[in-house]
Amino acid sequence: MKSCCEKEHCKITEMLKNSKEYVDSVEKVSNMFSLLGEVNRMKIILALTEGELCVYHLTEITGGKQSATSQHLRKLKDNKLIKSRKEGNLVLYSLADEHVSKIVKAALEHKNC
Amino acid sequence: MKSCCEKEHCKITEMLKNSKEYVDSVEKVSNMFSLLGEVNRMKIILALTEGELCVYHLTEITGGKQSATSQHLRKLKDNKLIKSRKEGNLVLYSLADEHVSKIVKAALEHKNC
DNA sequence: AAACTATATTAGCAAATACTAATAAAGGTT
DNA sequence: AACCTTTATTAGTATTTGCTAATATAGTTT
Repeated sequence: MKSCCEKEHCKITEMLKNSKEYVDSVEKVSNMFSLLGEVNRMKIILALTEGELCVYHLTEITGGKQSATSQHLRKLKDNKLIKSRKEGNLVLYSLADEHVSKIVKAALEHKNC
Repeated sequence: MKSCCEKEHCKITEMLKNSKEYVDSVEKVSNMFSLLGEVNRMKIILALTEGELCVYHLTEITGGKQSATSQHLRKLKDNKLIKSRKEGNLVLYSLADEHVSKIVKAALEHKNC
């Protein structure tokens, strides 16, 4: 194969080739997107945008089974997108920080196509 | 089950329950995130941020096989994240619009954790 | 036309993913 | 203590996904 379209020294291309750090951060962001790439997890995040909620309510929101919700919550928590606290019987979930909700909301607002 | 944490009339929760339109747009955005949730596709999008590129170069960037790249490009194109034009032998890909690159770049810049 | 280059498509496979059903754990109530 | 409620975990399964290898298509060059 010859080289074809001559586009040398693109910043990002170079960084992808040479900077392990940059690739790492790309992988992290990509991983975050994959978490949001599941509708029910996306719904969970959106709901939590307005405050903390218990598993029961989050299950209502996704419309799935309780165990499915718990598994989604575990993934989101393992990846530090959400946090939880216990209140008696309940476990209340909330966003770990504003970071994610900003991205999701921005994407939603933009997406009028 | 009883109701537990009393959080009624959350805007987003209500919309998820009642607005088919809103759910549709959530699904669309979620679908877009799932596309970006694969590292090699994310790399492709990032590379295209700086201009159009042919499949050969995009394959170099992902570090995979040509057919894998083609399949990723197909998905991205089917979902209108990128577009393509032919130039002789080559197919040059570019971003469909600024929308996606803004989201990705914003996420990358934010993600210093 | 024959050979070559670039890209797309297909089939087949292995790994990842999301689900259900069942069960466990942990706290609250009687 | 026995029972109820809420949440978490586990095992099993079906689907989806991303890959490779092989082949097809399309344009270029000789």
